[in-house]
Amino acid sequence: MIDVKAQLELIGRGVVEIIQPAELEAKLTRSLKEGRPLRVKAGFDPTAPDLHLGHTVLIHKLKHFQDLGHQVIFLIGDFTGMIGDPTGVSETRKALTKEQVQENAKTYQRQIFKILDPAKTLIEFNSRWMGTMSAEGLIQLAAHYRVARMMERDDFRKRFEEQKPISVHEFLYPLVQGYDSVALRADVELGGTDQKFNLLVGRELQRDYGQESQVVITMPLLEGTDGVKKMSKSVGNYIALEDPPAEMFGKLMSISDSLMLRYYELLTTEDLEQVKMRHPMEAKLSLAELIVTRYHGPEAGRQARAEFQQKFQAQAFPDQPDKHLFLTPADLPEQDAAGAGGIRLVKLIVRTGLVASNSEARRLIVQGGIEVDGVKETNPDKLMVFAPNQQRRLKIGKRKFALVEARSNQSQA
RNA sequence: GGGCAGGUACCCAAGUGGCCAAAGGGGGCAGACUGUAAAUCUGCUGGCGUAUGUCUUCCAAGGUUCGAAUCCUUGCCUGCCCA
Repeated sequence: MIDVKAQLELIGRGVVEIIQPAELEAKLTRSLKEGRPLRVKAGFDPTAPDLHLGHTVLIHKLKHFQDLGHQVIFLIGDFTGMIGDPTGVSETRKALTKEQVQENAKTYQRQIFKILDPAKTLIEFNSRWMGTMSAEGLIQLAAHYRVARMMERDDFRKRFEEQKPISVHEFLYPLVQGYDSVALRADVELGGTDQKFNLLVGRELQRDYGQESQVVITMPLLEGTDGVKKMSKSVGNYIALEDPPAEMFGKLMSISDSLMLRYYELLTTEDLEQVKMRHPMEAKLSLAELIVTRYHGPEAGRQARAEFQQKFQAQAFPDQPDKHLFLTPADLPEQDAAGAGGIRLVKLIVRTGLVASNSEARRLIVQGGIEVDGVKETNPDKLMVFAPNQQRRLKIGKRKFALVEARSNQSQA
Protein backbone atom coordinates (compact mmCIF):
# COMPACT_ATOMS: atom_id res chain seq x y z
CA MET A 1 0.00 0.00 0.00
CA ILE A 2 1.22 3.45 -0.81
CA ASP A 3 1.31 6.38 1.55
CA VAL A 4 -1.74 8.25 2.66
CA LYS A 5 -1.07 11.38 0.71
CA ALA A 6 -0.77 9.57 -2.59
CA GLN A 7 -3.87 7.57 -1.82
CA LEU A 8 -5.83 10.71 -1.09
CA GLU A 9 -4.81 12.16 -4.41
CA LEU A 10 -6.09 9.23 -6.43
CA ILE A 11 -9.23 8.90 -4.37
CA GLY A 12 -9.97 12.59 -4.70
CA ARG A 13 -9.73 12.63 -8.48
CA GLY A 14 -13.03 13.62 -10.07
CA VAL A 15 -15.07 13.44 -6.87
CA VAL A 16 -17.66 16.03 -6.02
CA GLU A 17 -17.59 15.81 -2.27
CA ILE A 18 -15.95 13.86 0.53
CA ILE A 19 -17.75 13.77 3.87
CA GLN A 20 -15.57 14.20 5.87
CA PRO A 21 -12.06 14.50 4.39
CA ALA A 22 -10.46 14.42 7.82
CA GLU A 23 -12.21 11.18 8.67
CA LEU A 24 -11.06 9.65 5.43
CA GLU A 25 -7.50 10.61 6.16
CA ALA A 26 -7.75 9.14 9.65
CA LYS A 27 -9.17 5.90 8.32
CA LEU A 28 -6.46 5.64 5.71
CA THR A 29 -3.75 6.33 8.21
CA ARG A 30 -5.06 3.68 10.57
CA SER A 31 -5.55 1.25 7.72
CA LEU A 32 -1.96 1.68 6.67
CA LYS A 33 -0.67 1.33 10.21
CA GLU A 34 -2.65 -1.78 11.00
CA GLY A 35 -2.38 -3.30 7.54
CA ARG A 36 -6.14 -3.54 7.38
CA PRO A 37 -7.76 -2.56 4.07
CA LEU A 38 -10.76 -0.27 4.17
CA ARG A 39 -14.14 -1.72 3.30
CA VAL A 40 -15.45 0.32 0.40
CA LYS A 41 -19.03 -0.15 -0.65
CA ALA A 42 -21.09 0.94 -3.60
CA GLY A 43 -24.60 -0.27 -4.12
CA PHE A 44 -26.49 -0.90 -7.32
CA ASP A 45 -30.14 -1.43 -7.88
CA PRO A 46 -30.85 -4.27 -10.26
CA THR A 47 -33.92 -2.55 -11.64
CA ALA A 48 -32.86 -3.12 -15.23
CA PRO A 49 -30.66 -5.82 -16.68
CA ASP A 50 -27.99 -3.46 -17.96
CA LEU A 51 -25.28 -1.38 -16.46
CA HIS A 52 -24.59 1.74 -18.45
CA LEU A 53 -21.79 4.24 -18.81
CA GLY A 54 -23.27 6.35 -16.03
CA HIS A 55 -22.60 3.57 -13.55
CA THR A 56 -19.04 3.20 -14.67
CA VAL A 57 -18.13 6.54 -13.15
CA LEU A 58 -18.66 4.88 -9.77
CA ILE A 59 -17.16 1.59 -10.77
CA HIS A 60 -13.99 3.29 -11.89
CA LYS A 61 -13.77 4.95 -8.52
CA LEU A 62 -14.15 1.55 -6.91
CA LYS A 63 -11.35 0.42 -9.15
CA HIS A 64 -9.14 3.13 -7.76
CA PHE A 65 -9.72 1.86 -4.24
CA GLN A 66 -9.11 -1.66 -5.43
CA ASP A 67 -5.82 -0.67 -6.99
CA LEU A 68 -4.84 0.89 -3.69
CA GLY A 69 -5.35 -2.44 -1.99
CA HIS A 70 -8.64 -1.82 -0.28
CA GLN A 71 -11.53 -4.24 -0.06
CA VAL A 72 -14.12 -3.33 -2.62
CA ILE A 73 -17.68 -4.45 -2.02
CA PHE A 74 -20.06 -4.41 -4.94
CA LEU A 75 -23.44 -4.51 -3.34
CA ILE A 76 -26.32 -5.68 -5.43
CA GLY A 77 -29.50 -4.30 -3.98
CA ASP A 78 -31.62 -7.28 -4.81
CA PHE A 79 -33.79 -6.63 -1.80
CA THR A 80 -34.00 -2.88 -2.28
CA GLY A 81 -34.70 -3.47 -5.96
CA MET A 82 -38.02 -4.83 -4.88
CA ILE A 83 -38.74 -1.49 -3.26
CA GLY A 84 -37.53 0.81 -6.00
CA ASP A 85 -35.35 3.78 -5.19
CA PRO A 86 -37.49 6.91 -5.27
CA THR A 87 -34.46 9.16 -5.74
CA GLY A 88 -34.87 11.70 -8.51
CA VAL A 89 -38.07 10.24 -9.72
CA SER A 90 -41.21 12.28 -9.84
CA GLU A 91 -43.49 9.31 -9.60
CA THR A 92 -43.72 6.19 -7.56
CA ARG A 93 -41.64 3.42 -8.99
CA LYS A 94 -43.02 0.04 -9.58
CA ALA A 95 -41.62 -2.66 -7.38
CA LEU A 96 -39.95 -5.56 -9.15
CA THR A 97 -40.62 -9.19 -8.50
CA LYS A 98 -38.02 -11.35 -6.85
CA GLU A 99 -37.47 -13.28 -10.06
CA GLN A 100 -36.86 -10.16 -12.15
CA VAL A 101 -34.40 -8.85 -9.63
CA GLN A 102 -32.42 -12.06 -9.52
CA GLU A 103 -32.25 -12.27 -13.27
CA ASN A 104 -30.96 -8.73 -13.52
CA ALA A 105 -28.44 -9.27 -10.77
CA LYS A 106 -26.74 -12.02 -12.74
CA THR A 107 -26.15 -9.67 -15.63
CA TYR A 108 -24.67 -7.10 -13.29
CA GLN A 109 -22.05 -9.49 -12.01
CA ARG A 110 -20.88 -10.30 -15.49
CA GLN A 111 -20.61 -6.67 -16.52
CA ILE A 112 -18.63 -5.15 -13.67
CA PHE A 113 -15.72 -7.48 -14.19
CA LYS A 114 -14.95 -5.67 -17.40
CA ILE A 115 -13.56 -3.07 -15.02
CA LEU A 116 -12.99 -4.61 -11.61
CA ASP A 117 -10.72 -7.52 -10.72
CA PRO A 118 -12.98 -10.49 -9.93
CA ALA A 119 -10.48 -12.00 -7.55
CA LYS A 120 -10.41 -8.91 -5.37
CA THR A 121 -14.05 -7.94 -5.49
CA LEU A 122 -16.57 -8.97 -2.92
CA ILE A 123 -20.08 -9.23 -4.26
CA GLU A 124 -22.87 -8.98 -1.75
CA PHE A 125 -26.64 -9.08 -1.94
CA ASN A 126 -28.57 -7.14 0.60
CA SER A 127 -31.26 -9.80 0.67
CA ARG A 128 -28.73 -11.77 2.74
CA TRP A 129 -29.57 -9.71 5.80
CA MET A 130 -32.76 -7.97 4.73
CA GLY A 131 -34.49 -11.10 3.52
CA THR A 132 -34.39 -12.63 6.97
CA MET A 133 -35.19 -9.50 8.92
CA SER A 134 -38.40 -9.87 10.87
CA ALA A 135 -41.18 -7.34 10.89
CA GLU A 136 -40.05 -6.53 14.38
CA GLY A 137 -36.54 -5.85 13.17
CA LEU A 138 -37.81 -3.65 10.40
CA ILE A 139 -39.93 -1.61 12.75
CA GLN A 140 -36.97 -1.21 15.06
CA LEU A 141 -34.89 -0.06 12.13
CA ALA A 142 -37.59 2.41 11.18
CA ALA A 143 -37.53 3.79 14.69
CA HIS A 144 -34.02 5.06 14.04
CA TYR A 145 -35.20 7.79 11.72
CA ARG A 146 -37.75 10.63 11.77
CA VAL A 147 -40.35 11.47 9.18
CA ALA A 148 -39.39 15.12 9.25
CA ARG A 149 -35.83 14.13 8.32
CA MET A 150 -37.19 12.06 5.47
CA MET A 151 -39.11 15.01 4.17
CA GLU A 152 -35.90 16.99 4.02
CA ARG A 153 -35.10 15.09 0.93
CA ASP A 154 -35.84 17.10 -2.19
CA ASP A 155 -37.76 14.58 -4.20
CA PHE A 156 -40.00 13.60 -1.33
CA ARG A 157 -40.74 17.19 -0.49
CA LYS A 158 -41.41 18.12 -4.09
CA ARG A 159 -43.74 15.26 -4.66
CA PHE A 160 -45.48 16.08 -1.43
CA GLU A 161 -45.92 19.70 -2.45
CA GLU A 162 -47.07 18.76 -5.92
CA GLN A 163 -49.65 16.44 -4.45
CA LYS A 164 -48.09 13.42 -6.04
CA PRO A 165 -48.21 10.03 -4.41
CA ILE A 166 -45.55 8.88 -1.98
CA SER A 167 -45.92 5.37 -0.70
CA VAL A 168 -44.80 4.51 2.78
CA HIS A 169 -42.50 1.80 1.50
CA GLU A 170 -40.45 4.41 -0.30
CA PHE A 171 -39.36 5.78 3.04
CA LEU A 172 -37.85 2.41 3.74
CA TYR A 173 -35.43 2.65 0.88
CA PRO A 174 -32.96 5.05 2.48
CA LEU A 175 -33.25 3.14 5.72
CA VAL A 176 -32.41 -0.18 4.16
CA GLN A 177 -29.58 1.28 2.14
CA GLY A 178 -28.23 2.83 5.30
CA TYR A 179 -28.61 -0.40 7.15
CA ASP A 180 -26.56 -2.13 4.46
CA SER A 181 -23.63 -0.06 5.64
CA VAL A 182 -24.25 -1.25 9.18
CA ALA A 183 -24.44 -4.88 8.08
CA LEU A 184 -21.28 -4.59 6.02
CA ARG A 185 -19.44 -2.39 8.51
CA ALA A 186 -18.53 -0.12 5.63
CA ASP A 187 -15.68 2.35 6.03
CA VAL A 188 -16.48 4.20 2.85
CA GLU A 189 -19.52 4.38 0.63
CA LEU A 190 -19.53 5.72 -2.90
CA GLY A 191 -22.52 7.10 -4.70
CA GLY A 192 -23.71 9.66 -7.18
CA THR A 193 -24.48 13.14 -5.92
CA ASP A 194 -28.16 12.22 -6.11
CA GLN A 195 -27.49 9.56 -3.50
CA LYS A 196 -26.11 11.96 -0.96
CA PHE A 197 -29.14 11.81 1.26
CA ASN A 198 -29.21 8.01 1.32
CA LEU A 199 -25.49 7.86 1.95
CA LEU A 200 -25.77 10.20 4.87
CA VAL A 201 -28.51 8.10 6.40
CA GLY A 202 -25.95 5.34 6.48
CA ARG A 203 -23.62 7.49 8.54
CA GLU A 204 -26.32 8.22 11.07
CA LEU A 205 -27.52 4.66 11.33
CA GLN A 206 -24.01 3.36 11.85
CA ARG A 207 -23.59 5.84 14.66
CA ASP A 208 -26.91 4.76 16.15
CA TYR A 209 -25.85 1.14 15.97
CA GLY A 210 -22.58 1.94 17.73
CA GLN A 211 -20.29 1.81 14.74
CA GLU A 212 -17.87 4.34 13.36
CA SER A 213 -19.56 6.33 10.60
CA GLN A 214 -18.60 5.66 7.04
CA VAL A 215 -16.96 8.27 4.89
CA VAL A 216 -19.24 9.31 2.07
CA ILE A 217 -17.84 10.08 -1.36
CA THR A 218 -20.10 11.49 -4.02
CA MET A 219 -19.34 11.32 -7.72
CA PRO A 220 -20.79 13.47 -10.50
CA LEU A 221 -23.73 12.17 -12.44
CA LEU A 222 -23.04 11.49 -16.04
CA GLU A 223 -25.50 13.16 -18.35
CA GLY A 224 -27.29 10.88 -20.77
CA THR A 225 -27.13 11.07 -24.54
CA ASP A 226 -29.62 13.94 -24.53
CA GLY A 227 -27.02 15.97 -22.67
CA VAL A 228 -29.46 17.22 -20.08
CA LYS A 229 -30.88 14.54 -17.85
CA LYS A 230 -28.72 12.12 -15.99
CA MET A 231 -28.10 8.91 -17.79
CA SER A 232 -30.72 6.49 -16.66
CA LYS A 233 -32.43 3.34 -17.61
CA SER A 234 -35.89 4.68 -17.04
CA VAL A 235 -35.38 7.81 -19.12
CA GLY A 236 -33.85 5.79 -21.93
CA ASN A 237 -30.95 8.13 -22.68
CA TYR A 238 -28.31 5.61 -21.78
CA ILE A 239 -25.48 3.71 -23.36
CA ALA A 240 -25.42 0.21 -21.95
CA LEU A 241 -22.18 -1.67 -21.48
CA GLU A 242 -23.69 -4.52 -23.42
CA ASP A 243 -25.01 -2.48 -26.28
CA PRO A 244 -23.71 -4.04 -29.48
CA PRO A 245 -20.55 -2.30 -30.73
CA ALA A 246 -22.21 -0.58 -33.67
CA GLU A 247 -25.04 0.74 -31.55
CA MET A 248 -22.71 1.89 -28.81
CA PHE A 249 -20.56 3.67 -31.36
CA GLY A 250 -23.58 5.29 -32.97
CA LYS A 251 -24.94 6.54 -29.69
CA LEU A 252 -21.60 8.03 -28.75
CA MET A 253 -21.40 9.81 -32.08
CA SER A 254 -24.82 11.33 -31.59
CA ILE A 255 -23.90 13.29 -28.49
CA SER A 256 -23.22 17.00 -28.65
CA ASP A 257 -19.69 18.35 -28.71
CA SER A 258 -19.93 19.75 -25.23
CA LEU A 259 -21.23 16.50 -23.88
CA MET A 260 -18.32 14.76 -25.53
CA LEU A 261 -15.93 16.74 -23.35
CA ARG A 262 -17.89 15.73 -20.30
CA TYR A 263 -17.58 12.08 -21.27
CA TYR A 264 -13.86 12.48 -21.80
CA GLU A 265 -13.63 14.02 -18.39
CA LEU A 266 -15.50 11.35 -16.50
CA LEU A 267 -14.89 8.21 -18.50
CA THR A 268 -11.33 8.46 -19.67
CA THR A 269 -7.95 9.59 -18.45
CA GLU A 270 -7.20 11.61 -21.56
CA ASP A 271 -5.82 15.10 -21.16
CA LEU A 272 -8.73 17.45 -21.67
CA GLU A 273 -6.70 20.34 -23.05
CA GLN A 274 -5.39 18.16 -25.81
CA VAL A 275 -8.84 16.89 -26.62
CA LYS A 276 -10.10 20.43 -27.03
CA MET A 277 -7.42 21.19 -29.56
CA ARG A 278 -8.47 18.39 -31.85
CA HIS A 279 -11.16 18.56 -34.48
CA PRO A 280 -14.42 17.77 -32.65
CA MET A 281 -15.41 15.03 -35.02
CA GLU A 282 -12.02 13.38 -34.79
CA ALA A 283 -12.13 13.60 -31.04
CA LYS A 284 -15.58 12.10 -30.97
CA LEU A 285 -14.58 9.23 -33.20
CA SER A 286 -11.66 8.52 -30.89
CA LEU A 287 -13.88 8.59 -27.84
CA ALA A 288 -16.37 6.23 -29.39
CA GLU A 289 -13.67 3.82 -30.45
CA LEU A 290 -12.02 4.02 -27.05
CA ILE A 291 -15.17 3.09 -25.23
CA VAL A 292 -16.29 0.39 -27.61
CA THR A 293 -12.82 -1.08 -27.30
CA ARG A 294 -13.06 -1.08 -23.55
CA TYR A 295 -16.20 -3.17 -23.51
CA HIS A 296 -15.93 -5.18 -26.69
CA GLY A 297 -12.24 -5.36 -27.46
CA PRO A 298 -9.95 -3.60 -29.94
CA GLU A 299 -11.17 -5.49 -32.97
CA ALA A 300 -14.77 -4.51 -32.35
CA GLY A 301 -13.68 -0.93 -31.76
CA ARG A 302 -11.91 -0.66 -35.08
CA GLN A 303 -14.74 -2.34 -36.89
CA ALA A 304 -17.42 -0.19 -35.36
CA ARG A 305 -15.52 2.90 -36.40
CA ALA A 306 -15.00 1.70 -39.94
CA GLU A 307 -18.62 0.73 -40.27
CA PHE A 308 -19.81 4.02 -38.90
CA GLN A 309 -17.78 5.97 -41.38
CA GLN A 310 -18.97 3.80 -44.21
CA LYS A 311 -22.56 4.07 -43.18
CA PHE A 312 -22.90 7.71 -42.31
CA GLN A 313 -20.05 9.61 -43.75
CA ALA A 314 -19.72 7.92 -47.10
CA GLN A 315 -23.46 7.16 -47.03
CA ALA A 316 -22.55 3.76 -48.35
CA PHE A 317 -24.43 0.57 -48.00
CA PRO A 318 -22.98 -1.44 -45.12
CA ASP A 319 -21.57 -4.92 -45.52
CA GLN A 320 -24.04 -6.15 -42.99
CA PRO A 321 -27.51 -4.71 -43.69
CA ASP A 322 -30.03 -4.55 -40.88
CA LYS A 323 -32.23 -6.93 -42.78
CA HIS A 324 -31.73 -9.31 -45.66
CA LEU A 325 -35.13 -10.01 -47.17
CA PHE A 326 -35.92 -12.71 -49.69
CA LEU A 327 -38.94 -12.45 -51.93
CA THR A 328 -40.58 -15.33 -53.72
CA PRO A 329 -42.84 -14.92 -56.76
CA ALA A 330 -45.78 -15.10 -54.38
CA ASP A 331 -44.50 -11.93 -52.76
CA LEU A 332 -44.73 -10.11 -56.10
CA PRO A 333 -48.46 -10.18 -56.73
CA GLU A 334 -48.78 -7.20 -59.04
CA GLN A 335 -47.65 -6.85 -62.59
CA ASP A 336 -46.46 -3.96 -64.68
CA ALA A 337 -47.41 -3.27 -68.26
CA ALA A 338 -44.87 -5.77 -69.49
CA GLY A 339 -46.21 -8.45 -67.14
CA ALA A 340 -43.24 -8.56 -64.75
CA GLY A 341 -44.00 -9.25 -61.07
CA GLY A 342 -43.68 -6.47 -58.56
CA ILE A 343 -44.69 -5.13 -55.19
CA ARG A 344 -45.78 -1.68 -54.07
CA LEU A 345 -43.02 0.30 -52.44
CA VAL A 346 -44.99 0.83 -49.21
CA LYS A 347 -45.52 -2.88 -48.86
CA LEU A 348 -41.93 -3.61 -49.59
CA ILE A 349 -40.78 -1.30 -46.84
CA VAL A 350 -43.17 -2.87 -44.38
CA ARG A 351 -41.98 -6.32 -45.37
CA THR A 352 -38.48 -5.51 -44.18
CA GLY A 353 -39.86 -5.30 -40.68
CA LEU A 354 -37.81 -2.17 -40.07
CA VAL A 355 -40.89 0.00 -40.00
CA ALA A 356 -43.92 -0.47 -37.79
CA SER A 357 -46.90 0.07 -40.07
CA ASN A 358 -48.09 0.91 -43.56
CA SER A 359 -48.80 4.44 -42.50
CA GLU A 360 -45.34 4.92 -41.14
CA ALA A 361 -43.77 3.53 -44.28
CA ARG A 362 -45.93 5.81 -46.38
CA ARG A 363 -44.92 8.80 -44.30
CA LEU A 364 -41.26 8.00 -44.67
CA ILE A 365 -41.54 7.64 -48.41
CA VAL A 366 -43.47 10.87 -48.90
CA GLN A 367 -41.00 12.75 -46.73
CA GLY A 368 -38.08 11.61 -48.78
CA GLY A 369 -36.65 9.19 -46.30
CA ILE A 370 -36.37 6.27 -48.66
CA GLU A 371 -33.70 5.45 -51.19
CA VAL A 372 -33.79 2.52 -53.54
CA ASP A 373 -30.43 1.60 -55.01
CA GLY A 374 -29.16 5.04 -54.10
CA VAL A 375 -32.06 6.92 -55.67
CA LYS A 376 -34.59 8.81 -53.60
CA GLU A 377 -38.07 7.48 -54.19
CA THR A 378 -41.09 9.49 -53.11
CA ASN A 379 -44.02 7.69 -54.68
CA PRO A 380 -45.39 5.22 -52.14
CA ASP A 381 -47.46 3.34 -54.68
CA LYS A 382 -44.65 2.85 -57.12
CA LEU A 383 -44.53 -0.70 -58.34
CA MET A 384 -41.15 -2.21 -57.59
CA VAL A 385 -40.44 -4.81 -60.23
CA PHE A 386 -38.02 -7.61 -59.48
CA ALA A 387 -36.41 -9.82 -62.08
CA PRO A 388 -35.44 -13.27 -60.82
CA ASN A 389 -32.44 -13.04 -58.49
CA GLN A 390 -32.41 -9.29 -58.71
CA GLN A 391 -31.21 -7.43 -55.63
CA ARG A 392 -32.22 -4.01 -54.47
CA ARG A 393 -30.73 -1.93 -51.74
CA LEU A 394 -33.10 0.03 -49.54
CA LYS A 395 -32.08 2.88 -47.32
CA ILE A 396 -34.84 3.48 -44.83
CA GLY A 397 -34.57 6.73 -42.95
CA LYS A 398 -31.24 7.86 -41.71
CA ARG A 399 -29.74 4.67 -40.48
CA LYS A 400 -31.60 1.58 -41.57
CA PHE A 401 -30.55 -0.52 -44.50
CA ALA A 402 -32.18 -3.54 -46.07
CA LEU A 403 -31.09 -5.79 -48.86
CA VAL A 404 -33.96 -7.27 -50.80
CA GLU A 405 -33.46 -10.20 -53.09
CA ALA A 406 -35.91 -11.92 -55.39
CA ARG A 407 -35.87 -15.69 -55.50
CA SER A 408 -37.12 -17.50 -58.56
CA ASN A 409 -38.67 -20.32 -56.55
CA GLN A 410 -39.50 -21.18 -52.98
CA SER A 411 -36.07 -22.56 -52.09
CA GLN A 412 -34.77 -20.25 -49.42
CA ALA A 413 -32.03 -20.18 -46.87
C1' G B 1 -65.04 7.67 8.44
C1' G B 2 -66.60 12.65 6.06
C1' G B 3 -65.78 16.75 2.42
C1' C B 4 -63.36 18.44 -1.99
C1' A B 5 -60.33 18.02 -6.52
C1' G B 6 -58.59 14.87 -10.21
C1' G B 7 -57.70 10.26 -13.76
C1' U B 8 -57.22 12.39 -21.83
C1' A B 9 -52.73 9.43 -26.93
C1' C B 10 -45.22 7.61 -25.33
C1' C B 11 -45.05 11.87 -21.34
C1' C B 12 -47.11 16.70 -19.72
C1' A B 13 -51.52 19.07 -20.81
C1' A B 14 -56.24 21.56 -23.34
C1' G B 15 -61.11 20.10 -24.35
C1' U B 16 -66.96 19.77 -20.33
C1' G B 17 -72.99 17.04 -25.58
C1' G B 18 -72.14 17.03 -32.31
C1' C B 19 -67.30 21.11 -36.16
C1' C B 20 -62.83 15.38 -31.70
C1' A B 21 -58.41 10.70 -33.93
C1' A B 22 -59.06 14.94 -29.89
C1' A B 23 -55.48 22.10 -29.25
C1' G B 24 -50.48 23.12 -27.30
C1' G B 25 -45.72 21.49 -25.47
C1' G B 26 -42.09 17.62 -24.80
C1' G B 27 -40.27 13.22 -26.84
C1' G B 28 -39.79 10.37 -31.39
C1' C B 29 -39.24 10.03 -36.83
C1' A B 30 -38.03 12.40 -41.55
C1' G B 31 -36.11 16.49 -44.68
C1' A B 32 -32.88 20.87 -45.07
C1' C B 33 -28.32 22.68 -42.97
C1' U B 34 -23.33 20.49 -41.13
C1' G B 35 -17.87 18.38 -39.34
C1' U B 36 -20.86 12.51 -37.11
C1' A B 37 -23.57 15.55 -34.19
C1' A B 38 -25.81 19.36 -31.36
C1' A B 39 -28.50 23.89 -32.28
C1' U B 40 -31.90 25.91 -35.90
C1' C B 41 -35.82 25.68 -39.64
C1' U B 42 -39.75 22.59 -42.05
C1' G B 43 -42.98 18.40 -42.13
C1' C B 44 -45.01 14.04 -39.87
C1' U B 45 -46.42 11.58 -35.39
C1' G B 46 -53.45 5.46 -33.64
C1' G B 47 -54.51 1.19 -37.21
C1' C B 48 -56.46 -0.27 -41.90
C1' G B 49 -54.90 -1.76 -49.78
C1' U B 50 -54.74 7.01 -48.35
C1' A B 51 -59.81 6.92 -48.18
C1' U B 52 -65.14 13.81 -48.70
C1' G B 53 -63.92 5.94 -46.10
C1' U B 54 -63.57 2.74 -41.94
C1' C B 55 -62.12 0.53 -37.17
C1' U B 56 -60.15 1.16 -32.16
C1' U B 57 -59.09 5.12 -28.44
C1' C B 58 -60.05 9.95 -23.60
C1' C B 59 -59.37 4.92 -15.77
C1' A B 60 -63.37 0.54 -15.82
C1' A B 61 -68.32 -1.27 -16.18
C1' G B 62 -73.13 0.07 -16.95
C1' G B 63 -76.87 4.00 -18.24
C1' U B 64 -79.21 8.68 -20.58
C1' U B 65 -79.17 10.57 -25.77
C1' C B 66 -80.30 10.50 -32.78
C1' G B 67 -75.19 11.51 -30.98
C1' A B 68 -70.69 11.12 -25.07
C1' A B 69 -63.78 12.34 -23.74
C1' U B 70 -67.75 15.59 -22.34
C1' C B 71 -74.16 14.14 -18.69
C1' C B 72 -75.78 10.14 -14.79
C1' U B 73 -74.65 5.61 -11.64
C1' U B 74 -71.35 2.31 -9.52
C1' G B 75 -66.43 0.70 -8.99
C1' C B 76 -61.00 1.30 -9.05
C1' C B 77 -56.83 4.72 -8.49
C1' U B 78 -54.42 9.56 -6.83
C1' G B 79 -54.01 14.15 -4.09
C1' C B 80 -55.74 17.82 -0.48
C1' C B 81 -58.65 19.15 3.87
C1' C B 82 -61.41 17.57 8.26
C1' A B 83 -61.95 13.52 11.89
